[in-house]
Amino acid sequence: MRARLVDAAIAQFIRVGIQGASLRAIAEEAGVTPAMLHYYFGDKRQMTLAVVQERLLPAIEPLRAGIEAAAPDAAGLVRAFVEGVGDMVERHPWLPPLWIREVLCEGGALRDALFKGLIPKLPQRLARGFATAQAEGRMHPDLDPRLMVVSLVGLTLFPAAGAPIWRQLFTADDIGADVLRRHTLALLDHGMGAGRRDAGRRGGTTG
Amino acid sequence: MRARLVDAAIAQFIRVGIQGASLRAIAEEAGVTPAMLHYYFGDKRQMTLAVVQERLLPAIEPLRAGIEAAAPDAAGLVRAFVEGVGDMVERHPWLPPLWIREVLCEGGALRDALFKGLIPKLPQRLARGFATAQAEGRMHPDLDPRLMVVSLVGLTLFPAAGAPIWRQLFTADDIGADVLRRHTLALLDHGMGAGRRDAGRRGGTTG
Amino acid sequence: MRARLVDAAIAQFIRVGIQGASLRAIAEEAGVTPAMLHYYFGDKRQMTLAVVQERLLPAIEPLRAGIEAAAPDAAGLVRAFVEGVGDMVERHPWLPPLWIREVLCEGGALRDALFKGLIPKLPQRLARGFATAQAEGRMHPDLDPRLMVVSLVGLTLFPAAGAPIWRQLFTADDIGADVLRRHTLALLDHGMGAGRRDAGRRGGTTG
Amino acid sequence: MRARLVDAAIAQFIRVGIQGASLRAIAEEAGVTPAMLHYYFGDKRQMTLAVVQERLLPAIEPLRAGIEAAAPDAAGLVRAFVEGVGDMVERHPWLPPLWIREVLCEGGALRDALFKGLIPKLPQRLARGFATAQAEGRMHPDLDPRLMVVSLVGLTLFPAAGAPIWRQLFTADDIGADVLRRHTLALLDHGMGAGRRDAGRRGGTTG
DNA sequence: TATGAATGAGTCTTCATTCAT
DNA sequence: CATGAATGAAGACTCATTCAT
Repeated sequence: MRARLVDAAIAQFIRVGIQGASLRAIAEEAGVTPAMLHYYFGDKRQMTLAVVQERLLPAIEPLRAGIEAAAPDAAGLVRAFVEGVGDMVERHPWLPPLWIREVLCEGGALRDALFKGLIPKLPQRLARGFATAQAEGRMHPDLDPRLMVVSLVGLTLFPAAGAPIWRQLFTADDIGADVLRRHTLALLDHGMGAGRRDAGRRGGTTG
Repeated sequence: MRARLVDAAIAQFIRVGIQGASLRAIAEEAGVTPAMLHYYFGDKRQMTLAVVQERLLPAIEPLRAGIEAAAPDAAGLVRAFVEGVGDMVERHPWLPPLWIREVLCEGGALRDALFKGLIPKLPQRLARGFATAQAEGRMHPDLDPRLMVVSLVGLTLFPAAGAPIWRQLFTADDIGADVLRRHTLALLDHGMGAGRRDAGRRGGTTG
Repeated sequence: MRARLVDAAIAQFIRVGIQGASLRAIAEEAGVTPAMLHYYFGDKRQMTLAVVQERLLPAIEPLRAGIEAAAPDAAGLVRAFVEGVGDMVERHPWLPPLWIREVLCEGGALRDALFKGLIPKLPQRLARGFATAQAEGRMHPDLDPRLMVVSLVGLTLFPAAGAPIWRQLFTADDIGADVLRRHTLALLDHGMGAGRRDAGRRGGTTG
Repeated sequence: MRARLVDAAIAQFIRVGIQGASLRAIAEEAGVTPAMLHYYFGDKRQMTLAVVQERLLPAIEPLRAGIEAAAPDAAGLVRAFVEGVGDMVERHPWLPPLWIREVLCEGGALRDALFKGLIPKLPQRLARGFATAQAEGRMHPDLDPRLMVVSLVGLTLFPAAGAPIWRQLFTADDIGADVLRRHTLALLDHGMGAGRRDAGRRGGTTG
């Protein structure tokens, strides 16, 4: 039952956001009364926490693990991130929109939960990797290692979240996960390269 | 008076989102009664439309104009877009967060207003420009012209909206508009290049 | 309208206590919707405050004034108190039960309001008067000046509040305000007297 | 187990009143589920009855017995009552506040339970004793025998219930049970006396 | 033009109660 | 014996909306 409630909750969260999801709607979706939600979770805040810990974190975990396990050089980090996000999105298509609304938006309910409790060191690790690459001449000097992390997100999570929009806008149902991944890696690999002559050949930022 | 109401409305929209902005709060901010808002706009939806047309569109207009005026080649479009967004953000810092919340998020109140009424042809123009560049061998074949538009947004509007987050996360108060612009252009210029040996020299996608 | 709402509120307060009075019941009594109460008072706490300040305090005021105006000797204070309470009860029969429930009972909503804001100096004034009388030999040495204040209340406000009980218990509908007053004064006058031989003659604690 | 539940119930009753005590809180205090309470008592009303019969009545019983055993003259009754209440309060300090809230207050849950089931004859016995004393000239003619019972309660139970208030109000922590008892007896003994010259000598209403 | 008054529907939450196990 | 699960009714409070003036 508990799992059913959490499912219903996250379904609503995705559709109308955490703030917009009324207990009544969640309860109706689960086929129970609103009082049941209080019975299981106490109040809305705790229910949200349950959703985070039982659905959101497990969904993100492989991405985190993938990055931590990756080679600490720029190429390795980029590839781990892009593929980690790709897998995550494929498995949990609801995640990017939720992430946009509840992490990126001001006042988002998950922002703190995510950055304080969970992946606080991940961005730093990435930034450090990029800084090293740049120091060693393997990343274009005009780039900023920290902004590189932002760009990485803007080229993966953001397109995933906006997919419904651009799919409709461009009638782009032909663009699958593979095309998207190739596009993203191409842009990053070349974009980050130090501009050496073979930058485009193997498609690899050498790290 | 009307202008005062619209001002108050957008001020609230920025702070707590459109859904989160109660008519009472808006009225209080404007120093009038909630009934006034109904008197002027009819209902909340129409008031939102008014805000869009009288504040949002004028703010976006220069960007649109800049892109339409730009050379229709890839480099020109990219540059026009990046600088257009840069100027827009500088002038209207409230725009990116609002855009994220109300356009990117599902159920966003401005999504339709923006794409149906206003800039429906802009993305197409960009995509067409990129497709041409690619066909002429001036854009990497692994890239997708339509996705390129998405990437463009993910590298400009998205970082602007997420600035509060990454600024705090990286204690990156030293990163100003110029650094950001250079970073973005560097990534795009090199990333889009066809991989020719001089891709990195002048930093220019030749378009 | 406001006055009507306050009337309805105090009517409910008397019947079921402040905590027990639901906004719905008050609204129904006033013939309006619960939302009206919020419209006028904001929330329940503020409505309670309004009731206190617009009904309770004015009802108590004459008692306070009477005691302050009385001769500061024991007899004068006693008489002013007994008659002040008598008048007050006659005019506002709802007051004693409310006082019991909301001032005497632990957690009563008016306790602070009454003692902090209103009549904080009244009990002290009484106690001081009694202490002086005792020091001058005009009050029995076994009595305690401060407890005398408590006894005063226990012989006036308390019987008034318990009237419904003892009226029914003793089928004592024949006992009117005058009998009650004579009884109370007799008990106090003699009880407080220093035991002098003429204590009962004029019925007066000489103060 | 049953006893444990009753204990928990009365503990809550004292703290927040009968109306304010939720079954959940009582159950939690007893370390069981709310359903247990229904299992044992059926519903809240019956549980209240159980508390009355198994805790309240036994606590009051000695007072009742003391009065019934006392000499039926005024002095004896007064003394038995004052000391009975004194002992009771000392042994069960929770009783006066509960009594105020649940007996004296309108709608009190124990009023009927107390007067219908338990001590209905006690007040009558006291009143009869006082009437006799008055008829024989041993009680002041201005007093009313029935009101005398009320006064008795107002000078014993009421001060006990209000102790927290007047203790704080007068910073009267120095007033102990003995002082209180002496005060009360002095007031009653002299107050009731017929005004004869030795009224104050032995401190006794001769009955 | 402007608003004070009023409300129905909806928000989260608490409660006493029931029932199958 | 005992309880976990479940609920309907009610709690205070907020909201967008209407309407007479």
